[in-house]
Amino acid sequence: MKILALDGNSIINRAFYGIRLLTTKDGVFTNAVYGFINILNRILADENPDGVVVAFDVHAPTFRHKEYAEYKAGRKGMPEELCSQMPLLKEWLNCMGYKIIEIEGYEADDILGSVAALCENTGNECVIATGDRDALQLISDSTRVLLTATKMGKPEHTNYNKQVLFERYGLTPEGMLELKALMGDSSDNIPGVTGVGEKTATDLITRFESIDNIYNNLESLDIKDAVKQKLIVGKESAYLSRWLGKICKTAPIDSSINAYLPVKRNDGALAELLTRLEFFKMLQSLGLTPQKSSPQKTNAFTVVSPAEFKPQDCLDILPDYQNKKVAILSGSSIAEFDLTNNRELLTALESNAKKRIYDYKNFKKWLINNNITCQNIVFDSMLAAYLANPSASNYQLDRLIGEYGGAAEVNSQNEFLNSAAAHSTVCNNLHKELEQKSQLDLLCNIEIPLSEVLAEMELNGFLIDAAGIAEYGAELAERIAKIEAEIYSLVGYEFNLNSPKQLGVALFEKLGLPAKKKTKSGYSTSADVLEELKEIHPSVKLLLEYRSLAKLKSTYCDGLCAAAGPDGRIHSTFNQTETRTGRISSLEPNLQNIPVRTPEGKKLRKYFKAQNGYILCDADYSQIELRVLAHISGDQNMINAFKNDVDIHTLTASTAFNMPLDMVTDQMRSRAKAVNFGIVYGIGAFSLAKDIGVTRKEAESYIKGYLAAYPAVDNYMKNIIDQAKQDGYVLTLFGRRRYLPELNSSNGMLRAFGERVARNAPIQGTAADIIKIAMVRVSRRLKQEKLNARLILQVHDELIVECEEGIKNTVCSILKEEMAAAANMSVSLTVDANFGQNWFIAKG
DNA sequence: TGACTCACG
DNA sequence: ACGTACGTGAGTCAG
Repeated sequence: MKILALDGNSIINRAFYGIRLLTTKDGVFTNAVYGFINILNRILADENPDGVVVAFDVHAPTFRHKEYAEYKAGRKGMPEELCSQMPLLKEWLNCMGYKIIEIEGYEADDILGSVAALCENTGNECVIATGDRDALQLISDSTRVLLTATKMGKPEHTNYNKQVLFERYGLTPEGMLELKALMGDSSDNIPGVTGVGEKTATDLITRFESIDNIYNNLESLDIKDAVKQKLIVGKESAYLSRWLGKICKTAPIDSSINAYLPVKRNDGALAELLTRLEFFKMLQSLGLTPQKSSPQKTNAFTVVSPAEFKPQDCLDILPDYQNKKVAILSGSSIAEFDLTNNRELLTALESNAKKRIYDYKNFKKWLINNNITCQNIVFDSMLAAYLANPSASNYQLDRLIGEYGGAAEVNSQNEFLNSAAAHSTVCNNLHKELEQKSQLDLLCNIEIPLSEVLAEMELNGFLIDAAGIAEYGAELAERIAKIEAEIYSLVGYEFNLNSPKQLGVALFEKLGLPAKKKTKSGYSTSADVLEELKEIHPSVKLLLEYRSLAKLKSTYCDGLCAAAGPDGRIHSTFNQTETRTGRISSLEPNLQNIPVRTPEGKKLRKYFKAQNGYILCDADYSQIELRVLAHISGDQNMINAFKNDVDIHTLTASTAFNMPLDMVTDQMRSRAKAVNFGIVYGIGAFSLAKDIGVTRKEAESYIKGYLAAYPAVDNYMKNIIDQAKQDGYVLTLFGRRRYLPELNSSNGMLRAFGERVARNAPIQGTAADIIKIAMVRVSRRLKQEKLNARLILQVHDELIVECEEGIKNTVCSILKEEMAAAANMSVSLTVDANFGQNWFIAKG
């Protein structure tokens, strides 16, 4: 038989440091468990052992393993993020039926050694899996060692037997221990012989096999005198080191091989655990259905029976566009319809009944395309799940059923109807959760109405002049070719300008320019690095120009032309459940990052236009984030600034730098502007200094001056962190949440990040809430007044309407009014609106 | 697929 | 001692 023996501590450590931190929505850390399972699965697939045993250190009092030692160098003890995952891993192992061994006074590798010895003595095979090279001494004719590592998030293991070991190290398994006796191991607190390092030790052991041989014949051996001296001084230490480093093979483990064969898997407990860990893919691949534990155990929100929350005359709709079906659940009955314009379906949809659905935006698009009205959508499970936790990896129905579906109710052969039934449970549970979180208002009055507006915007699209863009693209291509040739001649050879790697070689090796910043894989060639080298070599300036033009050509000219539909319009998709702050995002193509900051890039907007007889009206909020900050901090100075309608950056410069308003120079204003941005983002003196090119000290004094000028902002920034730590989340003005498990991290960087997010999310999120409200208001108003006008784009603080030319002034007024009225705060919202035949002009 | 770079608010 | 501002999406290279 073949027994697989794993060093649980070592492997979970590898997994923990190899995979970025993952948490469940409640902030439970799961990455190490996840990684461990992946590593084990990989080994099982390769080895197919009969038995599996996992050994753990009992208290892990000494840190023998490298990973621990590396960690220990930075701080004391195992990080909480990892520690908390140990019991979860053991729970999983138990569910799977694998044997766990922990013995007081023995470390994991002693147990591995003992298992290996047992296998050897009983004529069985042993495979040891660990991340610790020490285990290599255990290799024998019946024992192999898999050294595991996590590279790029993927588990890898090297399979060592005697032969491989010899090829790699030139040593026998026993030799590994002898080697360690001489060279020691700082991470294990094994001293070795002072002055003898890896090279000398390897040389000695390859030649003389063991420290016994060396010390017994020291006089006669061919060893340099200096080394001999060191060996003599370190003799005691060498023997002590060998004793310390020798892995024990006599731990009191079960002496019957059969004890290591797995027992039956406990599917119920496993499903419950994987659900709790939110490992839904794993759950699925095991063929298990998600399982909620008993309510009082882990869940903040109790699972309720469908009847409890379901409004009496409520229809639950689940469309399947691919198979052109739709399931409608009403009370206890469930029916499947063809997703075509048929009378039965129409009757249901057009009825007055309240309706709940998954992904209303897509359904709305189907409704519009089929000219069907469907009133009274009161719940959208996808949007509800997003509000409950905007940081989830996705909001696919399968996952929602896993998280909110409760115990599976399998009572039909039809998988689709099963999903539809489970979806009803999802709606019930999410409804309850949103009610507890006071987010139903947000769902019903902002997100659901918005999803209709977004559906219309997607269908409307934005007209482009594709021929014009293509022509511009061709012009760019010519200019790019010229610049490219110039760069090659300046550098001296041709290479791929788009490859940061090749470019790095050209600039920093061939031309010998000073490399200031490095990335993981080499030199950084980012614009801010190149900017500093511009004057040193003429090719750098050209390169920056090449970059900007190449970007314009490939991403925008080529990309947009390819994205236009047969109607000549670009139909972007607006994702309503993507950002963690509540903003919407735009994709395929992204219309929210069309160039505007440079004159060359801005030209592109001339090709975004209104159709014949129509015009574009563009309105944007002025300083919405700072106004939100003024409101939520309640800072009277900032509120007054906005009330008096002064230029906020100039005012900031004047108060923070203690200057009369009319003495503020352009440079001071631009620095104050950077500080204003910094404050919204969560500010750090270093980054501010880098951004505006002053010393860190100066940046610090700016921030200090700023916070003195706006004391309530200072106060808010301090309080919000405490609040977030206490609650585990932050809120926007309209009740949108963002959970911040990062704040509990023992990793200082991660914690600092969490703090910046805590400062920023309420501001950015509230601004996002406000423009969403504005979109709904504008859309309703345009319909109410029966205007030939339609929203076609939102860019975070900007709305674009395409309307009949004759009503442009009316539409601009409506935009201004409705956007300004979207929120009632202690400062007013001001809106600038302009119109024009194309976006370039309309932007003002 | 991840890393890098760069476009936007 | 170490790394460094919030939120996105797309094109490209290289493993």
